[in-house]
Amino acid sequence: MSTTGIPAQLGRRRITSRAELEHVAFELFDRQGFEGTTIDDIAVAAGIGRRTFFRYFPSKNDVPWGNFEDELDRMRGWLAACPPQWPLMDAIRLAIVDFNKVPPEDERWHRRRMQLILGVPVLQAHSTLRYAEWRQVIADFVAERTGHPCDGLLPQTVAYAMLGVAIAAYEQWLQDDHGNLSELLDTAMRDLAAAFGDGLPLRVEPGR
Amino acid sequence: MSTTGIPAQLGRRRITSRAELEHVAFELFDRQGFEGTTIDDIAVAAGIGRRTFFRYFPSKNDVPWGNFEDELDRMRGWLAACPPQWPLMDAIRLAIVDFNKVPPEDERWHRRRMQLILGVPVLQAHSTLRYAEWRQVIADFVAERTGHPCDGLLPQTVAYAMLGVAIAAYEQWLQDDHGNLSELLDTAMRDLAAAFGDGLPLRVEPGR
DNA sequence: TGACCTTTGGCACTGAGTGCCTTTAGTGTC
DNA sequence: GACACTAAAGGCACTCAGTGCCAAAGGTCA
Repeated sequence: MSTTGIPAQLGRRRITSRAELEHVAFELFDRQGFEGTTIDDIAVAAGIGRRTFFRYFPSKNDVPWGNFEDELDRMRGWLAACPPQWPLMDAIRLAIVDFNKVPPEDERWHRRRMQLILGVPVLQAHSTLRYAEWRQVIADFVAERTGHPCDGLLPQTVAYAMLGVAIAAYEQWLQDDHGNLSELLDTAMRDLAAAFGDGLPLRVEPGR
Repeated sequence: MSTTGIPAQLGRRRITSRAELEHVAFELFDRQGFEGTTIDDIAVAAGIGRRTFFRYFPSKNDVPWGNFEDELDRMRGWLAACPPQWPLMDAIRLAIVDFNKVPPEDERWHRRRMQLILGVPVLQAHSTLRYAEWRQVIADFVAERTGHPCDGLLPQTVAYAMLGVAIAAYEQWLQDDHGNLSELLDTAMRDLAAAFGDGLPLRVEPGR
């Protein structure tokens, strides 16, 4: 019998959660590396069956992704709410910066997560599939603003390019323990615009 | 005994070639789909051992990639040879268009290849790893031209963005049996530049 | 013929992911 | 308390990709 107003869920209760499995798994990844950790390792460490693991995550590759869907909803909402008079690319730039804002207490965890996703080849590959949803959010926005179909060349091009910019900024962020992600994303977007704008406006430091 | 001036190679002769395996595999992919084709299928069809397959390709995912390395060398050469007074992004645009020029007789094969790479999720994912080399060619060029380090934010951002543009153009090309790849690549690059240039210069057709 | 070299491919193994089916831990009802 | 009902858990067996090891095959040259 349920004493709360919430209707009690039928059937056996879930024994663990994505978040808990994520923690257990990350612990192992830290010690043994991603490739060096088997699903069995994770299942044993979490005290569940191997088969059960796959009821929480479709694959080992999805573990580092947490609740990406929810984040996407946030970005979608942000773009929908942004004033229509803002220039298209400015809106996108601000959306991307906002989307990737992380509360300071979560920063360490976010770093760990992204270090895996962008550092481990298998995950790097797998990420392409997850990014598709992210790109579609941008593409839909561009489509709506420009009147192009959302699978048309322009919206897709902008979406793909913006994803690239974001990834490049993330990689820089991971290279430096004290880098500022928001700044990097903003700079990357502006640099690309500048590169298109007037030839080579940027000969800053000696390269190699 | 060798009658030609070419020194005969020592040891057992290779029994097949990447190109031949590629052909055999594509045949099967057409009939059974990529996922529906096992390495065993390919090996049997090619009359070789399963183990031998892996001496020609590091993985099933690499089969559709043909001789990508050689193509990359071509693009590298093109960029190295391009007049230094050309504006950076124009040079890159032309390099990308040139890199993706395919002789008419190879177009059908190239379509098949790209349909796999961009259409099958596993391959889509795997492609990320192959694209890394492509990106580096662009990044190195940008680095040299701008004086930034080649793993710096600007070169990497441009490289990632350009890759995105190219993929978006390819996807459009695959959607239409008679599309012109060079035109699409060129348009995609210019569209992105325009999007950065002046807000929304492009409200062309009704979207949805 | 025999020394030498390289490719081939068989065998056994690991590890991811899946389908099927039983068990377990909950619910509400009589 | 016994019962039907429900959903999660997880065991089992299987497929398939990929790898390490090693012996056999097919070439060269002296």
